[in-house]
Amino acid sequence: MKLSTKGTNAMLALFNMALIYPNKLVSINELAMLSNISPKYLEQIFYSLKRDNIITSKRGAAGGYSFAKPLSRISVYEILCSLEGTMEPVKCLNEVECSRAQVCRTKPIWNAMHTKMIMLMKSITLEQLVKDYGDNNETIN
Amino acid sequence: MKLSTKGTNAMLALFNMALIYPNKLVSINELAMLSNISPKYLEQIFYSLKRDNIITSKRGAAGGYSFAKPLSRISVYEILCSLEGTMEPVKCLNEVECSRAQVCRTKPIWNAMHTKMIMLMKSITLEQLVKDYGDNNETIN
DNA sequence: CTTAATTCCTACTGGAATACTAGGAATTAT
DNA sequence: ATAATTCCTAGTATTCCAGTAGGAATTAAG
Repeated sequence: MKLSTKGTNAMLALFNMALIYPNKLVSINELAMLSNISPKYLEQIFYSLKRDNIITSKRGAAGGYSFAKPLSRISVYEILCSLEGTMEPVKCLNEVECSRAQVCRTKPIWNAMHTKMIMLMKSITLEQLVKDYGDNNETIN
Repeated sequence: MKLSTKGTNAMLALFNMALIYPNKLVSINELAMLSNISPKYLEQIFYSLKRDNIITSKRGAAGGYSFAKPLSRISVYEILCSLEGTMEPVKCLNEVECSRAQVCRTKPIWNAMHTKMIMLMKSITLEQLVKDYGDNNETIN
């Protein structure tokens, strides 16, 4: 029941990005240094985030990344899903029909857990995080 | 962010046990057959559950397992913790001091998630599960 | 007192997932 | 042209987890 380090590092990097470069382009190298993450690793993380339309990019020299939409519309849920695939506590939840479906009585538990977790994670946006925890300009590493 | 199969199988087996043998001793072999789990695997699961005082046992011929306390006092949280160690979404939550502690601003997010998940899982007991989903005598497999 | 049934405990193995690295193609500002 | 950057795929190494194995200890029953 642990998050992947990709997920948590994505949060770390995006928080710093929201804090310091909310409206500027920032390169992988710069943000990686700032967040104490290997540039190559962060690159891979940003590859997913871009695919899922959380960030956009400009290629070439003086290129970089920026947010694809307002911080108020980027939730923790969206970020984590991009890196983890889905946030379901058991695989069977999104299967149309699992082999035990007819008799499974534990599924409702996992379903309830999933629903509450999603609600919570959707309710936390990058904007809110910056407001709550970004009051000085120290970055996370 | 997935539960281990040990955790979900523990739930499965304990649910069946609560349903059919609430006050009797039941052997690993019988319960394993019923729940469609390998006996040796279930044995290992029950080893943890016993260590954490969720079930007790009687050794020797005609021995077996039974609950260590009333079903109303056995929560999903307790069961899962026994198998998964802890339910924290990131390792650092229970560390006295993680290397990033001074500057980490994402920790509050994981903390909030953790708290809500615990609340939910603590609120679901085996007693409640049997009441809600155990109305006929079919076992789970 | 022997046997069979059972829990108890530790260790092992194979496979899957994850963390992280590598390398080079494509793009673009200067 | 060159340097800086994103883009994309593939690879490796490690860690974790599922599941197995084997035998010691205990106990009921004949």
